[in-house]
Amino acid sequence: MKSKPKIIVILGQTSTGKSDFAVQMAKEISGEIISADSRQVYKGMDLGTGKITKKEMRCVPHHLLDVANPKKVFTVSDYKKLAEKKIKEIIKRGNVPIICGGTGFYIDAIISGQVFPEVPPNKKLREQLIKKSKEELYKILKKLDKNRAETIDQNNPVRLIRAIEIAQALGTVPKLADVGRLQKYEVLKIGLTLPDELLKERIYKRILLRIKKGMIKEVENLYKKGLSWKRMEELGLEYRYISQYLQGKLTKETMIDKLNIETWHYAKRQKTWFKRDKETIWLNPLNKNEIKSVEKKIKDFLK
RNA sequence: GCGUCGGUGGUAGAGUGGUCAAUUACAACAGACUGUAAAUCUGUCGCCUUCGGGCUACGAAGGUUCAAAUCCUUCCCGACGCA
Repeated sequence: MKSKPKIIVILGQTSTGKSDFAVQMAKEISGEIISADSRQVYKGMDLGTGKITKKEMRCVPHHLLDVANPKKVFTVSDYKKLAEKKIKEIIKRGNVPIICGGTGFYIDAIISGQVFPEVPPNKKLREQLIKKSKEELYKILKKLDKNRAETIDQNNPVRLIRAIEIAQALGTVPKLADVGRLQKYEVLKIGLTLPDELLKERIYKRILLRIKKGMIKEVENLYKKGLSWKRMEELGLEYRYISQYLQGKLTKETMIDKLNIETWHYAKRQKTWFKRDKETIWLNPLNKNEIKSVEKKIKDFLK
């Protein structure tokens, strides 16, 4: 029996220093980095997403950055396909794939072996459904797929719409718990974490720094290239609040405040997500001793 | 100094005699998550509780009333107007 390919995952909240750490590790173990970030996949979204620069990459290959057009919705399923292909290639080259990012859903899509139904987003259907109340949506879903209706969050229109989309295409889908999962990889998960107060401070400083570097201009450019305000809203955080500022809906000051708070909320959501996985090895990236011990664990894991 | 309006929970801001521990929003905290995931959604949110309830609260002190955040008096503070 051939053993499963080994991959390293580096995850953590925004602003914890994942990219740096990943590059450092990649150097040590001849790794290549696959970004797991739902916004860094888009071209032209750099400062706003905190995308790593060429210089910061220090010659370590990075993948799944700038692979999508921000005008189009890129989905987990797209991500999964691309990532799996990249993993294969990296292993073929004899290198170690390092998945690094803060989008927990994307990371899980790869490592948990979950299968997404072959039902692409149906724009027309969504446009119709979005007008309905959540009660109506729930009724429709219940008719189409009783199983899914049992477990779904009835208050969440986004989920309801997607579930209906799937149900309409495939009929009743087996309960998730009953679907076997095939885990293709052997995974070591390292989570970077910092104390709340420190993280808050770093988030704030980073916002100011990026504004200085031209983050507002970046959003303006995206708009000039045809990204609608509506799409910016969907993209969230910097794109959402800076575009509101550019439209004159917010003052610069309240934009910064809002962005700061919302980024913190985002970081908390990330924490909630990552906390569930008990296998993750947690690490304070500012602690040299901890880094050393994690480095050793990684090397042992790869043996 | 006189006059007017106002002082409500971490903040903004409703309530103007009982149904008020006090609408709502924000913040704070916790959580969900199977093709939008930086999105979307949920819960808690004065203190104590054996979860029945108990206690302290709407600037302060008195008063009216069976009952006051709500009415009256005085005081303190703020904004505006007149001097």
